[in-house]
Amino acid sequence: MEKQTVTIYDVAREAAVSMATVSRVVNGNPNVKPATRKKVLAVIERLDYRPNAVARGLASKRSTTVGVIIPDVTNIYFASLARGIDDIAMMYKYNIILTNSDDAGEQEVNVLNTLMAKQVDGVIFMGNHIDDKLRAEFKRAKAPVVLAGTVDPEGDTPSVNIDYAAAVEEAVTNLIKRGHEKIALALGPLSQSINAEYRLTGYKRALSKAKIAYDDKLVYEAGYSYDAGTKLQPVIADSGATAVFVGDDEMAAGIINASMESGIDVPNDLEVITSNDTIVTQITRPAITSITQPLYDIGAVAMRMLTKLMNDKELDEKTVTLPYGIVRRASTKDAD
Amino acid sequence: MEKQTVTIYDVAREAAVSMATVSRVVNGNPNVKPATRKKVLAVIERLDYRPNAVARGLASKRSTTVGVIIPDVTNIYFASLARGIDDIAMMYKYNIILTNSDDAGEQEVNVLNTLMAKQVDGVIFMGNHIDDKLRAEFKRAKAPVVLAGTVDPEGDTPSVNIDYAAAVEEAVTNLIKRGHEKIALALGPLSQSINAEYRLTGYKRALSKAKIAYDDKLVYEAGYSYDAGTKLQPVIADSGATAVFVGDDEMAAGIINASMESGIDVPNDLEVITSNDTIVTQITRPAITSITQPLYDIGAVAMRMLTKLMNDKELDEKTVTLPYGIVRRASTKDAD
DNA sequence: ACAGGGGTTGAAATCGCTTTCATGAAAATA
DNA sequence: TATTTTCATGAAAGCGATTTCAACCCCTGT
Repeated sequence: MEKQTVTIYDVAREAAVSMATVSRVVNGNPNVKPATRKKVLAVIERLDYRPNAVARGLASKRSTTVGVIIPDVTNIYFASLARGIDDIAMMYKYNIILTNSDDAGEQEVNVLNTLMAKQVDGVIFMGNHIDDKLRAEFKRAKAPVVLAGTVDPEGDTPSVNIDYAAAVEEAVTNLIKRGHEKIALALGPLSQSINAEYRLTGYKRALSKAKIAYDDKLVYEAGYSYDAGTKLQPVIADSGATAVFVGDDEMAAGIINASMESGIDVPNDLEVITSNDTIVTQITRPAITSITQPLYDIGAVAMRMLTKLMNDKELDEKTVTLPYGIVRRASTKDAD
Repeated sequence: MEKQTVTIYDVAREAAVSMATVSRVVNGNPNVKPATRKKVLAVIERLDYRPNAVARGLASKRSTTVGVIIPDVTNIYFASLARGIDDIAMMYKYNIILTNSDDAGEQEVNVLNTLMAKQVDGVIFMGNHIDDKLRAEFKRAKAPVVLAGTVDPEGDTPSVNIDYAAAVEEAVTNLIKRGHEKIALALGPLSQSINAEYRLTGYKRALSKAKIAYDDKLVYEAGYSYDAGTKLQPVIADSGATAVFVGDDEMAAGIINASMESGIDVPNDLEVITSNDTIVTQITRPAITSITQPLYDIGAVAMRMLTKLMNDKELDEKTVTLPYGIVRRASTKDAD
């Protein structure tokens, strides 16, 4: 009982016109007499004809599909970007092929290649780091690539981000103004440029402007997870730091919970600021002061840029920087 | 500078064989003399040939792509299922076209149709409710559909779930054993069968076994969100309930935080049990006692079933029920 | 030495649609 | 009315693979 598929040819026959004409009405080509258009439409309706997107893709060399590479869908930060991407994509009639990369370089080039094989018209890449190999693949790809929430220090690839360094600098400066001198920095792997070349830079800038000596003993590399935070907490406690800037919300939640449970009061004994303003920051007690990022918009803008690129239009700016903010919650003391 | 694409024909010419032969080596067909295979492989390597998946899809009528319909990627519950789906899909060399449906019926049939147009080999559907229209579309679709973490009371469509009614019954029974008589039930819309026909049923069963009268004043319909929880909390407080079973983790978090802040201690004044055991349950203070579900596995098993269906194999069981558990955390008092 | 086979290969049809190009009809111009 | 444009339409050539079928080659068995 294999279902019979009705093709453009069936429609043409039934409507007594050529396939070309059917194709025209399906694609909204204006060069069709209203009468014939109506006739064809009627047949399409009657036969319940649905154009085969694969055949269409082969003939037109456009798949109206874009690839999206994400480290892990279950990561709220990236998932939020993905939601923005999908909404805009849908608005432009594109579909999304979503693949998890686990942030692993090898996997990333793999999925990029299978995406290209599927003839995606473009790809949006999210990740924590871009190495030379990946960069080379981007160049080599025949479809445009846009980075969302992902930095490339080389600036080769169009991207949408906030100014991470400035945001961290501002957050840390706030801490300094409130009298902190030993401020810890809890990040993901320093092998990733987002950490090593942006957040760390902002941190150092804040310190140097306040004439506080930089001490790399206060910089911690951990994973982007709740457990990583709980494990890191005692180490931070030992350091004697009175405040900490954290690169990931779940990690920050781990640090806060572990602190509170070991008798270290947040914010009185330890102030905490985190980076992504995901829902996690509102759920913890105390709730977490955070840099705010327009997550959805980062995805949305990236997708908009990609549609331009896919239609061979010029980009107004290759590197888009969206505004950030800082929202004060209970994990820091009042500034005034 | 449009990049030149190398086709199977180019490879055939360079290797001095027919396209058929190239196709065979690419697809691992054994009927190729080792010497020719090697020769072809060398040319493929030299030309950096990548088969065009779209052309392949048209010719073979298989796209090695499956559609995934999800209410919202940013919902951790569904995102966790999606991760399981993608991992298994990747294992079987399938790609995922992911589309958000916002749980809206109309949108759901829309995306289902565009997925079918894209010739996906199958689809995995996630949602909170399946109405007749959707069910009809599933039947009509020429590709198999599997439900993940999604119930269809009609049981027409293959699905993977836990026994929601039993889980709720057990959770509520625990509450009753600890002496509670006024137990609130905070769910999503009762128009959704997961709530009206499963969770509510389990709740009623627990009550009736304990000979406690059912009071529909204790059943609340809200949204699946943190804010919905904070808004619902005062209402629950007014009801005089001493315990509550919640259908969504973020909602539970909202209820807990709002309770604590209004002086209602969890678990001493109000015990809380939630449903999905997402990371949220570990982040709140107190952490939330929850039904545990093998989220990743629900997705993974669904995808495995789908691969069988896509290869015209029989399913061992059409309705798979995975085991659940209950993990005790601080939002409930010790049972013993 | 010759028929029968199995293992390798290639020719060609096909998948369902887009798109160029040519053509006939209708409308505009002279 | 004759001629030029414009408009609608159809024929047919791809797009880049898979797949059927027939042909061929070389090895066995007798």
